[in-house]
Amino acid sequence: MNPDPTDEALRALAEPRRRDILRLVARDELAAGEIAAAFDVSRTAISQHVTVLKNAGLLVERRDGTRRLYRARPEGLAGLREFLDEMWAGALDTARRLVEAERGVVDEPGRSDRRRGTNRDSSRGRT
Amino acid sequence: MNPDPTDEALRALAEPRRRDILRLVARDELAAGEIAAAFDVSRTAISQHVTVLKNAGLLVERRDGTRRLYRARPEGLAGLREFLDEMWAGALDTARRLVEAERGVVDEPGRSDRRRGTNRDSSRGRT
DNA sequence: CGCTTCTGTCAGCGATGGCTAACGTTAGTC
DNA sequence: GACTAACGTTAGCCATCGCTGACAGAAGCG
Repeated sequence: MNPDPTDEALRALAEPRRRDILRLVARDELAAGEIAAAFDVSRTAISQHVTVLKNAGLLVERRDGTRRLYRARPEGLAGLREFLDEMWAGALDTARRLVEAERGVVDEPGRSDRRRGTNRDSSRGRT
Repeated sequence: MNPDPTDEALRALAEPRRRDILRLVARDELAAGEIAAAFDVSRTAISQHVTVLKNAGLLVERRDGTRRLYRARPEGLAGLREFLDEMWAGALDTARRLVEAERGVVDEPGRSDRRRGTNRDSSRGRT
């Protein structure tokens, strides 16, 4: 349904309770009931959270009799890590570039149009 | 208001449009209007998104006349990276442990209580 | 087969979230 | 001071979300 795995993972992680569940299942393989017992909400709610996590690829299910055991699926976080690192690197680079530009030189446009007053020259341009 | 910075950052990033904004501002310092021009929604919507990102510490604002320039703030992602790495490591470790346990040996409990039927021994656990 | 255990699913409800339109505000221009 | 440009803010609308309660189904036991 959702063609973007990163989006789905991010949305799944946006919920505190789902993060808690994931943390639990990252240390041990647990049954649905055991997970639910760790919280003070209904098992229904937990089941739904687990479904979301499963659809996001952050969880794997393994059946054992009537029980369903869940454990975290680290590869599900791979896309996110990639996204974060990319963003991190880009922002750091840009920050550095801006500081350098600020620090004296005219500035290094990259693409030179649309320059209006991005840095230095904060006020009074009037003659 | 929200004492958990990771939670706030995660919730901010859960929205695709906010990620787009962040991507834009990670490459250049842009004014609110310039950001808004890149999308086909109202400037109001963008302004609200920017506010969320700012509150999450993922953005910094700099004023220049009537304009407000924004750029990504890489440190805002630090907590998330930490969270992800921690989760990643834990899940990987657990996965490895489970595989080893599966592969023959009784299993290496670590903490030994609450062992009921987590792996091998698929049925009959009742007293 | 009947009973119990463990669990997912569905319907409905209150809360949250993103969007638009109208308004308020600040800085610069004449 | 009047006007304009560039923004943020507020109120209200509709969709989504998380939660509960009731129900359904599969597996083991007598």
